[in-house]
Amino acid sequence: MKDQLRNLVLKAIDSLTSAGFLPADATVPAFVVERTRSREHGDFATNVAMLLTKAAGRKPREVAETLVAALPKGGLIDRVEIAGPGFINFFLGRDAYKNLLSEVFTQGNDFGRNTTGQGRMVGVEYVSANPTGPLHVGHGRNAVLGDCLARLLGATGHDVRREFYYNDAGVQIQNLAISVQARARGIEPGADGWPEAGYRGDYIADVARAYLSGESVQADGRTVTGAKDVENLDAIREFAVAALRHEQDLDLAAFGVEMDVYFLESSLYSGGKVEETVRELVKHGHTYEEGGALWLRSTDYGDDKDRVMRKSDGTYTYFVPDVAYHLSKWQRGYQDAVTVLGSDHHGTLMRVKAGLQALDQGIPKDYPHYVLYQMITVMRGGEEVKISKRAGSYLTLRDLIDEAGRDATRYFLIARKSDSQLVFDIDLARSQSNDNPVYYIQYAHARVCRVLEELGERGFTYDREAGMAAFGELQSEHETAVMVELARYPEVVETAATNLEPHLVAQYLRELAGALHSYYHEHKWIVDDTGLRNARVTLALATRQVLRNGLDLLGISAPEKM
RNA sequence: GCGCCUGUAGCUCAACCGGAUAGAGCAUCGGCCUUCUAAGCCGACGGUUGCAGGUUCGAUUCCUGUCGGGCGCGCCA
Repeated sequence: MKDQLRNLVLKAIDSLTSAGFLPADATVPAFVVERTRSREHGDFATNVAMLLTKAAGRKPREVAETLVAALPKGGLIDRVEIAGPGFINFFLGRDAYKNLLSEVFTQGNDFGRNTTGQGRMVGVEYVSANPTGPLHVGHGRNAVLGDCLARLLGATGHDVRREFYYNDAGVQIQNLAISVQARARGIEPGADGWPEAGYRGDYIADVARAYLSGESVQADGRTVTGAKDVENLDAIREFAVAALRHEQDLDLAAFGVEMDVYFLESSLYSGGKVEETVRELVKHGHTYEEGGALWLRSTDYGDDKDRVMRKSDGTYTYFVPDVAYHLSKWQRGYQDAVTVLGSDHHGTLMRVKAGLQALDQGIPKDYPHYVLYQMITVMRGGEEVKISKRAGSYLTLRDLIDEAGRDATRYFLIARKSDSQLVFDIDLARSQSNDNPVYYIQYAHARVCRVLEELGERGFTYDREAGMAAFGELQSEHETAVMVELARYPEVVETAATNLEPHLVAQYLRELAGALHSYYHEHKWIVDDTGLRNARVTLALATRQVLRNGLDLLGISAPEKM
């Protein structure tokens, strides 16, 4: 709808230009066509007249009048008004919404999807938790963000690959192995011989036990069996990584999160990708040696200081494999890359981007696109729950899902803009009550289902043809409000995908559900008048479809009964 | 000290990359179930958008300064 109006305005501008009202060399200003806040201002408004005042040398309202006169007549627009400082307000006719409803039904689950992505291949990297412990709340926010972004990008015509990257060979993993080994030897955290920085959680003991009893675990397509040998640190490491990866996969599965690719950091070394990256950086002259170390001249790309790539002991700093990893994304054909990352890592962004630019391979400047999220404060019983991995006091994602349910947990973690800190109130999320906003949306869906059931129980048969034929009878403000919300859905999907802001969908669904609940209370849907009854049920069914589609984008279920 | 994020109703948060009278939920108060699910609806209360300037027809949005919060600033990851 928005685009159609935009084109009409562009045509009007053209005709004003050819009529000499606007100078021929005037550039078309960056005007917007947007939803109005209030019904009094119609459905859409544009600010174009105010932006043309200078070029036209007239007052805004004068420009607006001329422009309106030049607008092509007919179509979806019922009438046009000029208001305020020079806004042009568009009022859509009922036919516009009737067409919309038809689209909802013909497109069904695809309603709201678009093809603007044109099949571009985009890699969405998320979770990427190192296998040193269970996933916690922060990983949950990461997971649901990435998952919803992937769904959104898929819904907008992108060829999405979901990717999980993890470090399976570094210092942290060594620390993990040593911790498991200590447990295998029967050493308790804090006791004599317990490693200084060891992981103290009980899950370490579980892994040690499984290793000693020779259990097998599966992860990332391989099976590892516990070698039972306490002295074999390599075997312990391999087993521990697989065991914890397996646990993470179980958690992610319970959370409704799936991956296409698991990418191991060690493969970057074994596959020569790290060496290749360094070689390319040196070759293109963006490095220098100093003090026995190899430096990247990242200040050439906006960093505030140059960074060491290869330490004087010959090993690489952590961001080098990160650059190599993102290079591999580019080489694997990801035209766009989205990386979901906790904001505590934002310091590395500049480095990785600088490294990618310094490769001189034509990688876009905004590659990858980072979606940062702020930390989560968890509240329980009015008090903050402290999370510390090493100490072992740990609120896991699994705990949350068990307590609050998958849907509520997902909703709470996705309903806020990612770059604002959020307070996760466990008591609220787990409450099976009306305090819990996710139920509000699901209830709207279940409500429509129930009414449909009731319709049959009363001996009526739903007839969409009849409903569409009587569509013009839906004139109340509540009905209009529902239609307007339905019309917004495709716009919300597009905006959310473009801006990488899935919270907009969550926000939207609440508003759509609200419009439906109000409608339900103000008007009986099952009435004796056949046309009106079918028309109202048609509107309700269209809403149910959109609620489903939106909930699906968030990975939240749409129950038929509650 | 420098960099990034952030500051909106008592609380948790929105506000469509400059638009019209800043919106929801929770909390508080008052109404609505002999009528399709009350996990719901309607109403009231609640704001100098941290503060001070600037840019322009117009600022929660952009710029500068300032105050408060979070995070990051290593040849750690």
